[in-house]
Amino acid sequence: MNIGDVAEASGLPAKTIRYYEDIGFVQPARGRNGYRDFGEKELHKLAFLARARSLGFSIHDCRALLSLYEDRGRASSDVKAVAEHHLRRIDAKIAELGGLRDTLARLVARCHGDDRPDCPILDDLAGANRRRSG
Amino acid sequence: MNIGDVAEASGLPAKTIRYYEDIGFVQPARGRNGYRDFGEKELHKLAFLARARSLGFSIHDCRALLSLYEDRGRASSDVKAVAEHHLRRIDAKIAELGGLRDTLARLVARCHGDDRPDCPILDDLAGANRRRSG
DNA sequence: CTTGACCTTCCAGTAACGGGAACCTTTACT
DNA sequence: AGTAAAGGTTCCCGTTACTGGAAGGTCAAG
Repeated sequence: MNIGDVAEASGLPAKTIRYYEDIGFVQPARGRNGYRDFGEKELHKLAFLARARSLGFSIHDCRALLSLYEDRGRASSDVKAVAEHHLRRIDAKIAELGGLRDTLARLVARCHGDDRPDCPILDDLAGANRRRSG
Repeated sequence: MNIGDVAEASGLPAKTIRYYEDIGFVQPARGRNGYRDFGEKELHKLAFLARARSLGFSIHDCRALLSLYEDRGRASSDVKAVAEHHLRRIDAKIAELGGLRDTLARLVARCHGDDRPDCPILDDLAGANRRRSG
């Protein structure tokens, strides 16, 4: 299979697949014309990566997951640990964004949003009052 | 004021302040020794930027906000538009992360996490069953 | 034999800095 | 005066995970 075929089959852009080869995720054979020649195994790996990335796992995590996946003697606890760590990071990010959203929503609600220049949003940014709780 | 002074006063690292100069946010004077010499106005700008960045506004947004801030004839609706756009992006991100978290939490819950190799997380990544709803 | 679609490599850019080298200036202390 | 620490300067690389684009080779069709 040429790169275009695996791109379509895996859902990854060809550029990304080349990048994944660069960083050692796949090692496709080469035809005598220089074209990459992917087999089912490589395609499977790429699909695995596509799914893992779509779940937000970092490339670093993917490396660990892929290696666990290919280790027939792995312990599922190792996989779970990676996933749980990722889950905690996501939760932390959600909490952080939630805080931002609340603050921002309060400021937006207080801004009348008309032609006049006075604006609680800018007042906050300029540090007009040091308690931000409004 | 030297860069260290404004760094402490604004809460921004000196590195960041130099970067902000590079991208045109501030233009401090220079002493004859080559050192940057910040005035109150520059410090105020940097504090404004620090606050805006802490609310998650991009550098791009900050540019718009700063220019609105310095425009005495601005309309608060313009400021509000920037903030609302940012708010929507945050909401979208929260929704996206929430979806990831749910999927991931389901997978983690189903993984027994012991010494055995079979693992629903890897099964999902490998595309074992095409309905992911488990 | 040409056109167009595909493939190749390589380089640059993204967001927003942070780390660190190599070097200069100021300040304080002996 | 000498010196050592603390601060300043510029410059360049590294980060994340790709994406865009240039320059050029290859393949299938008409």
